[in-house]
Amino acid sequence: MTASRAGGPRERYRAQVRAEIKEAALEQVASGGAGAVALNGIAKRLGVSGPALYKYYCSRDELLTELILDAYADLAAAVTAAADATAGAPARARLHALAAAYRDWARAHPQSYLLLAGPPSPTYQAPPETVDSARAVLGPFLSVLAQLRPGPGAAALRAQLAGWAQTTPAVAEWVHTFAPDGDPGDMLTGAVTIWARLHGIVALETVGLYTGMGFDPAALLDAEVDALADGYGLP
Amino acid sequence: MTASRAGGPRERYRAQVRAEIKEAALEQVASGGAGAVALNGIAKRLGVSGPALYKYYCSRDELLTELILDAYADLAAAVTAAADATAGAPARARLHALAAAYRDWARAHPQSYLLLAGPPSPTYQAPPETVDSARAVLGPFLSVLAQLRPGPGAAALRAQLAGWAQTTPAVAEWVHTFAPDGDPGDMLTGAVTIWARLHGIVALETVGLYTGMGFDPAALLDAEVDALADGYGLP
DNA sequence: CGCGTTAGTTATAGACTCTAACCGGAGTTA
DNA sequence: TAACTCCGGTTAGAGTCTATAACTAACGCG
Repeated sequence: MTASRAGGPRERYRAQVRAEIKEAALEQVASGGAGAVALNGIAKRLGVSGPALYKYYCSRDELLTELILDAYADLAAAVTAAADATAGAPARARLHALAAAYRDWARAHPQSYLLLAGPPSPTYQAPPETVDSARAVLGPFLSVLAQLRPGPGAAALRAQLAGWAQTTPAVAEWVHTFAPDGDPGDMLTGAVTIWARLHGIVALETVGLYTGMGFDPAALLDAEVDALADGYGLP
Repeated sequence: MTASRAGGPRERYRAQVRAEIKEAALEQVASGGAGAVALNGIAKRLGVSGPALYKYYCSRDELLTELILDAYADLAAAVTAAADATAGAPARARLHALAAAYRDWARAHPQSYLLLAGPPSPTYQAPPETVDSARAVLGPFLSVLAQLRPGPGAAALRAQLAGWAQTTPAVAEWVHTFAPDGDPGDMLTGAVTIWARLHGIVALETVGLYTGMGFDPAALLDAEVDALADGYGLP
């Protein structure tokens, strides 16, 4: 038949080489951003010449998507770990911890974070999986926001998100798995809000737009988390 | 001597061609993002062949910086126009207007906004002027935030920014030109905060990470502006 | 009018993505 | 065990791009 057997040695070798390619590509990303990923360079690094890589990834963009999905998974794991580590703590403290974990991941892998923040090449078309992966990062935040009560200014947003959860069962289930009790509309509002605040702060910091402004991004992040907790009644 | 005279016809022709190059490059950005900017393509479009462009821009990166600076200036103009148009209105309404102007500009020129949001090429090194230009966008916001009183959660951030304004005369002057009365620490805190919130919302929307989530980014933006006004005491 | 600066040309080097055609060996199967 | 079949790897090459070098022609200035 076409493909070699599922657990066969051919398959395992293939998986290992794909991992090595990804590893080399990740180094290139770390050193020069998404644009620095060059199949030529990776091939040289692996002691293999040129087009051999196309046996493993049928295009550069496919390799980049894999990197993006991995980065999302890594970021989600970091946030999830923070959620687990603070399991019993009060909601506000947990939110601070999750936000710090998010920012710390971005500071540890700045170029990877930029990879998530924008399409890397003109030919690149983001596949729908990336949107799902991005959403996976939000999950742990939901579990921290069960007691959130958005204020009147967010009423319109809350209504829209509540409607989304009601009309889309998958969303309702997703919210339910992370926080069984708590209003979906409230929690989704909080998750989207903190996501946008986080991304704004971290993206500006990563790009370097804070340079020369005499403040610590961590202070801004703390202030924003507190502002959310204060404004939306998080204990 | 070396350069032709300041107002001479040579100089004017040169300026015009540079503008045409930038215009073509801007179209490429609009259609495919920063990575789609190709000197070859621009040359073809202008009916000129290849290396002629290097007489006008000594590298692709220099052209990109020019595009970035222009984009910042354009965005700043849009925000400034909104500030002027709402001169007498209450602070909260003005803040809503400025935020909407910011987002509208990004929606009108999504790829240009992405250009501001991240370094476009591996070789690209953002010159310090871009940081200054980015800061120019914040100016109009300062003039709207004179009555802002950040809460206790932002105390650390406020102190840092107040110190920055005190030790750096240029910053103090900058703040003073946009809002003669009002505490610099308070206003800078508000400006940085609203900047990060704006960028977070608009960047996620522009990249397309909200797709499939049943809410209108405008509702999120309104909620965030109201939350800032409520939390930090803006009338 | 003549000199020098400058806009434009072609040729070329170097890097990159990706396709095509072709070996050789390893895994699979009878 | 022997034959068959994929599959990983190779080289060659097309086509794209940035950027440099060397040269030509025209334009403006004094």
